[in-house]
Amino acid sequence: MNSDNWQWWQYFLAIAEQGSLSRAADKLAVSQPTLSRQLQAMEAQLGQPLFDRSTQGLSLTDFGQGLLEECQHMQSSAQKLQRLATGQAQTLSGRVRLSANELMALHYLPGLLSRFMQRYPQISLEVEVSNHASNLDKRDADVAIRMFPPTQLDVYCRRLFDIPLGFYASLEYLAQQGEPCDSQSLFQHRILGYDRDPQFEEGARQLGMSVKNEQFLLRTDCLPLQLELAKQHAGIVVSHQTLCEAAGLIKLDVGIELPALPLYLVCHRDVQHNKKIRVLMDFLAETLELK
Amino acid sequence: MNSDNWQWWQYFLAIAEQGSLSRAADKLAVSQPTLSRQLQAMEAQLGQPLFDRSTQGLSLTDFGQGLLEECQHMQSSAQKLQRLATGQAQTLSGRVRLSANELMALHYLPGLLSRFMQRYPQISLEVEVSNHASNLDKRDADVAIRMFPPTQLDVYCRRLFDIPLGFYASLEYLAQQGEPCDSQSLFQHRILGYDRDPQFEEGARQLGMSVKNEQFLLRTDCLPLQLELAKQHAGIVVSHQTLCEAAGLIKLDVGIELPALPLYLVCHRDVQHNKKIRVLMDFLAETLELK
DNA sequence: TTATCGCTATTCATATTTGCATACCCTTTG
DNA sequence: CAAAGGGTATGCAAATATGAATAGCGATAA
Repeated sequence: MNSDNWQWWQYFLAIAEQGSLSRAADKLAVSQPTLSRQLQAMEAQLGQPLFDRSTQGLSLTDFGQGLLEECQHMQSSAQKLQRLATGQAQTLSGRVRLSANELMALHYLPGLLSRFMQRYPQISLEVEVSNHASNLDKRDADVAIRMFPPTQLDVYCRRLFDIPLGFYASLEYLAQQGEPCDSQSLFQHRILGYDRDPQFEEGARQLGMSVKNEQFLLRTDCLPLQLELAKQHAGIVVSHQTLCEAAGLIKLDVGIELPALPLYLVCHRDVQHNKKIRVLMDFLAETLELK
Repeated sequence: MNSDNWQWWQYFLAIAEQGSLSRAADKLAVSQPTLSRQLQAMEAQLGQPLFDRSTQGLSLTDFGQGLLEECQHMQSSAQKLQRLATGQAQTLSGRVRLSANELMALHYLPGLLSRFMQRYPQISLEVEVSNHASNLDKRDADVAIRMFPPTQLDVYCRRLFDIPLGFYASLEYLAQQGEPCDSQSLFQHRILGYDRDPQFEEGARQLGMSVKNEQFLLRTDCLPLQLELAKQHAGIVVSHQTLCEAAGLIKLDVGIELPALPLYLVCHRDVQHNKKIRVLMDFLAETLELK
């Protein structure tokens, strides 16, 4: 009875989640033929197929479906084990994954991380630049810089300062288009909007205004690009005060009080005592304050 | 980050439980060098040792200790998965493990199992003969014949008939030693007792008598041997009525009312709908009744 | 003290597993 | 309708992991 091969369950779950051998193979860092054959062996051992094959991928049979849930429990144990294992690491060498959004990554981090690497030359940093919150459970990232409070219970969270926001435009833009003085005139202007990201709509809704992404003529979810566009006189941007002023943009007083963005540093509770992670968080907290 | 190798955790747990690479290797059906190297790789990946090595085996470091519990959770998921997987098997081929004590195995099963195999030639039977209850969780056995009610909640249990017990001795023994007529005179005789198994003491206690294994001069936990000894005139045995009578032993009336042994057929709830297991239990239930 | 026993680590030939290349199939798209 | 793009399965050479044998170590026992 050799079916107690834990690796098989890992394979099974990856295939079930990805819906295809190729994608699962990618994720598991093995080749597709290997996965194909391991799955065959597994099914042979169990005596019945786990998946229905098609040319578009694999879908769970009822039999496989019945195993999925428990296998996910098994996975969460595996993930927890990984976190526990890394959580106890007390060396200042090895890898740490940091997740941040594009604006943070491009405008705040470069100088900081450069200094960090000089101070801790044995630590190898991986920075994931992404607009969506990375999954700390799955260790997609060890540390994340977030602009919103944590929703999970099992994260260790440090709240840093607030980032003041404002409406900004370039001198040249204002010379050409005139300066809006209230919210009425503001919406006559070219405001740089978001593409698919609902955060702008959501923020406006909290201020009691109804705004749709579609209202705006120039839209992108890439915040550094928004900022760059504003510098190139493309329109009015809502962005970090310090960044905009450093870029020579002019603050517009349109009578709308924008809330400040709260800045959080988070990691999973299981890894909060990991020395590397602790050191990175401390460093970021310290040096971000000074910015 | 390739430490999400579920097999490693399986290895880790086996080593931790066995306390030695050699024993763990046995259990996992791999070789000891393989395990040694896999563990080295795992520890290298984690950056610190999981075990302290000595010439007597391995013992968990604090680090490893911190991982043990979650790893056991992972194991119980793996075991549950195995049960779920086998539980849905609807074929009448493959292996089924049956557990029974020695007396059942030697005096009841041979004929039955022989007929069972003729009726279901594709099913391969493994019989574990053991006096202690095998672990249905770990799939040490699929079906167990028990003389005591189940204590776990997650077992499927069928109660069969009761097996009447009695005091028996051979004609020749009685001719030599005389026949006891009450509990007083009974204890003057050579009664075949148990070695380490407390079931006799326990049974006597429930009848309101105080009995110690040490009182008896000829002791063994092997029930078929007790029976055989009685046949060879070695003493008085407490055993199944039908078996003793079939062996030509004489029932002694000593005024003690022995309780009958309840007979149970059990399997894990997760596998109760497995066709092979169902068929075996049905067959055993039917044919044991007729004995 | 010496011999023995059980354990881990290492060497090396081998066998298994792997990945590349590819065949083949189906669906989608131009 | 043809071609492209996704998918899985398979043949085969090469890399990888494996196990038998063995060295080496410390504890226990005689």
